[in-house]
Amino acid sequence: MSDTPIPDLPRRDFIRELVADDVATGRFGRPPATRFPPEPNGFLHMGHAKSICLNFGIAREFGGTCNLRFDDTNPFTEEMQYVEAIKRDVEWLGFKWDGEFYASDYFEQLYDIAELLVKKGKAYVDDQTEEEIRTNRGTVTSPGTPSPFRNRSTDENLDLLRRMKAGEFADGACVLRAKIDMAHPNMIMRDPLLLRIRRGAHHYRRGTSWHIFPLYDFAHGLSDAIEGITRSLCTLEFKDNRDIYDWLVEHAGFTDPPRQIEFARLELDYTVLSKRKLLRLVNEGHVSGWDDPRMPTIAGLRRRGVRPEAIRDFAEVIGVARKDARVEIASFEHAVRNDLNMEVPRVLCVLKPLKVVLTNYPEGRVEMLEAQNYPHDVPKTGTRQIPFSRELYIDRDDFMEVPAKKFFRLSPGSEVRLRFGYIIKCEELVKDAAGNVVELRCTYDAETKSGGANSDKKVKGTIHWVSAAQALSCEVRLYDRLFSIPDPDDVPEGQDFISALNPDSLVVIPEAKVEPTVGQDPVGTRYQFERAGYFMSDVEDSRPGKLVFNRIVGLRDSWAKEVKKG
RNA sequence: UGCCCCUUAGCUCAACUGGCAGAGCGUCUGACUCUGGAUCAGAAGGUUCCAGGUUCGAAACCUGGAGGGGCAACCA
Repeated sequence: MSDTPIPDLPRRDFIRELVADDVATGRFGRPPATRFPPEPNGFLHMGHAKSICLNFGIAREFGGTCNLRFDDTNPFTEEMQYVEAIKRDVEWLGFKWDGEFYASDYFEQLYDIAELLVKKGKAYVDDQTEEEIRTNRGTVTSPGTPSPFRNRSTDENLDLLRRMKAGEFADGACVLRAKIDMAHPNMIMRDPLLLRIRRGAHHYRRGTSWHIFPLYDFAHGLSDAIEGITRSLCTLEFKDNRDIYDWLVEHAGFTDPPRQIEFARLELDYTVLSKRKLLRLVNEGHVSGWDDPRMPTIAGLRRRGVRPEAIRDFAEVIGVARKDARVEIASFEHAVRNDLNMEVPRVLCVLKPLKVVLTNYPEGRVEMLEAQNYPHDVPKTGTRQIPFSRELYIDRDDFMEVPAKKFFRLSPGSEVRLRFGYIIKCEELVKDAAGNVVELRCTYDAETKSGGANSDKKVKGTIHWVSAAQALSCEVRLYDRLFSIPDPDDVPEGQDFISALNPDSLVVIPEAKVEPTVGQDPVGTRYQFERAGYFMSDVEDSRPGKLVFNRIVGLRDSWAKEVKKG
């Protein structure tokens, strides 16, 4: 080991720096406290995964706590099914929250703070219409104009606020606003709205008994303060909201308040990370649901076969910064392969079957060949027996009637090794009436059996295969990126991200052929189909008699590069 | 023409309070040989947006400029 000093605490990014400083200086007088605050109005996606890994990771690394808090202040969009999905996803990612809280449980406390602010002359009830409020806020370059109701007496404000709470007013009749500065350079500080009336709304946890709902700015920082959060981590677009966050926490009387830190949200190539857009994909039927394997949702990735380890590794690699970060999808795919490479067994599956008959192999004979479950460089062991016989299937792509340069697989007269088996030679083609190759007639070299005494004969290529009689038919779903361009929002004027959808994001192969050894494996088993990619049997649709596999991710494709080079 | 943030390798991003500019991906080269679409190793690649300034020393601090982004929902 070198003599490099080992830091007491992890210091990987600017946020962990700050937290480490908090710990070192005892700034908060308690262990770091973070929270993950989703609104239960949709499923969690990769962007949330980044935030989850950050918030829970910091708590874990620094011996602090991390709460799961549902920011459920909008009765129109929130549902119990989403809180259940969110909890499932966080757990699946490998994190356990300390406290499980709901902003809707704080409505009473928030109301008390509202009264407090009114009494301090820091808030007032405004009767202006929504339109008037918007207009009077001014613009980024011109100051707003104060509401005619801005200077109501404390008693009048209090009376009005209580009647708002009692449900005496219709939606939109009035709102509670903070009294700050209508000329503030930060638009958010121009008397921001605190409470709005939703008298008829049905809140999924509060029913219809509660009539006034806090807005994000009013609920968020105060919820953090109530829970004793030390560092409130959020994305960059909330930077301007930090002023109102601090203002409210201070005027509500919290000493030792939480501090907001902003970091860049994740943007991933060839997909969208916005609950609003993902909701549209679901509602308009462009995908089969929130857990469609093409979705960048946690549920979608899980269904596809990605492991939580890969997502955590990916979050680690991309890090956190103060600058918007568009990450290449290749980087994510790399993390997925990296994880699966060391974990999953190899099997042989022929995606596009082409029949091969070994003319010099005895009819009716079946021999079992020993196949390694892991390659030499993966520290796992295990073998299995796979049947070999006169009639086989190989992949159509492993044969070229007129071989391209550097094509080392099968072509008329060429030799190739069958993985774990023999070297075969292509002697003859069988074509249909249209001239398509429908069968290859080959001979095998009995001396070249894999692992045998004379198996050291060299050939340039090794291909995968299955024995025709014993192979299992299966459906294979080849998933690809959901959008055909890196930034789905970068479309011509008048179009939106829907027009950038990749029409080939799902290609179904109804009848692929897989070796029989996978027949007894439970659904949800992951494999590498050698030379094809990583796959998992679909947890919803796969059954013993009808296997269905999802492609998690392909292998790194250097043959495609070779083809491109010509 | 307000406030705030950002600009570092081909790409995406790091670099604690100023101290020899790093990583991943990609690219190229090599190794292995029963995954030649796996894996492993190595290499190339930089005027740190521009112009000044402070400093023994600047990617970092100051001034000015250019380019990109966020903010004017009774969403979060």
